[in-house]
Amino acid sequence: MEHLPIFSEVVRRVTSMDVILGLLHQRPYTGYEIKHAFQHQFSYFFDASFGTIYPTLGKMEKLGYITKESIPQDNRPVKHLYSLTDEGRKQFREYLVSPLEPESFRCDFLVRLTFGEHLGTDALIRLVEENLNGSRAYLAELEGKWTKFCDRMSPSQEIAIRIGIESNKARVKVLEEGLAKLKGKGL
Amino acid sequence: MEHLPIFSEVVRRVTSMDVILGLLHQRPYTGYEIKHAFQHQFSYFFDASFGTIYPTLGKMEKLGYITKESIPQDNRPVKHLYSLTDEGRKQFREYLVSPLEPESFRCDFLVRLTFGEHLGTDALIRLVEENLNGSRAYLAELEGKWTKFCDRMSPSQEIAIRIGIESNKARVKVLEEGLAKLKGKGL
DNA sequence: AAAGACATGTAAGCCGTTACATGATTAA
DNA sequence: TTAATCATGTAACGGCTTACATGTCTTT
Repeated sequence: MEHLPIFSEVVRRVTSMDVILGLLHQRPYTGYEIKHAFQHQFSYFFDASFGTIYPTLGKMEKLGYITKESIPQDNRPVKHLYSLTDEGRKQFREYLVSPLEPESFRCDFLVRLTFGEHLGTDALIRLVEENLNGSRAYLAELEGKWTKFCDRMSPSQEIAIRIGIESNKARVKVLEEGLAKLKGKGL
Repeated sequence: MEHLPIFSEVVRRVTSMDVILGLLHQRPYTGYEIKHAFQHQFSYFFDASFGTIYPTLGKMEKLGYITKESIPQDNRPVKHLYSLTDEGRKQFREYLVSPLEPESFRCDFLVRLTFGEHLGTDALIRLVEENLNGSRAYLAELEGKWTKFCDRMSPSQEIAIRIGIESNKARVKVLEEGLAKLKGKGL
């Protein structure tokens, strides 16, 4: 079988457009600022490159979800500041109430662990160590963000960042224990 | 700036090919069986559809990474059983020692939480409840897999599944606490 | 009667990344 | 002098999903 959708409400992936629409609820943004927000506010669950952001903004303007204000600058390209329209707000609503996309995430590190037997103990230990360091740094970053912004976060944003922090703590713990075990075998 | 790679070792994403190559180290597989393995062994960090698997197998055969054995059947399409070649083994090695892809994962649920203020308390509570139920079910699934297969898992596979289990436990806890808080405000 | 396992494939289209293209200003 | 910040865009190409195309056999 495997067939016959016909009328099922189809699940779509979150796209850059959805997130940009959400972001523009705060205030108008330029493409450059959107990239900055992706990296500094959303990096733990979203990212997109300029190669996505600029064409997406163009598409959104054509669809009437946003309007563009062009601001000339000295020795710089014209700055384009985009604002949300009512159409855009409506579109975002539609995203928010659409069926939630099932979480299926692709993780290079977990793939390598799964096939880690073909890697040799030394390389495996190095892999886990590297990831442990990365996870610790990442955890510190999230905790920094938390202490810095927790007073300005909505209740649901608190949940979001605490999911990041707590699941990362758990990960660090597993990695530490696993590493000790791997090293114990080597002796 | 943002430019000039020139000679940096470029990071590539894990592809279905990498995972198929890893899987075929165990034994020969058909495309259909590979899909099954993706869903039942690897679902918590990888998935791919038939629309990816079959064309990928064709490409891999052309590249000499695998060989095909065709097995005729009654009232069924010819079954193609694929085996790893030395070239394929070599290619997989290259993946294993290539630079680890940085984790950037896109999570619909976290996006919705971040912009959850535009959703209204009731809808937000429903969203969190749904996700909590899903997370609990998923955790149970992982724990089932763990008790079932832990004696047959390599040390690194143990680490992989325990990362899944422990970070999911942490997530469930955050979700429970967050939900209680959201409901407390409603009263 | 329906659902699920078994079994393979193609075509259209979306969404995304990297690399290319261009350059001034300011701080370390 | 190197790197970072500011600022916008296009073109080539890759990988993946969904829908289409086509069934039989077995279990509930």
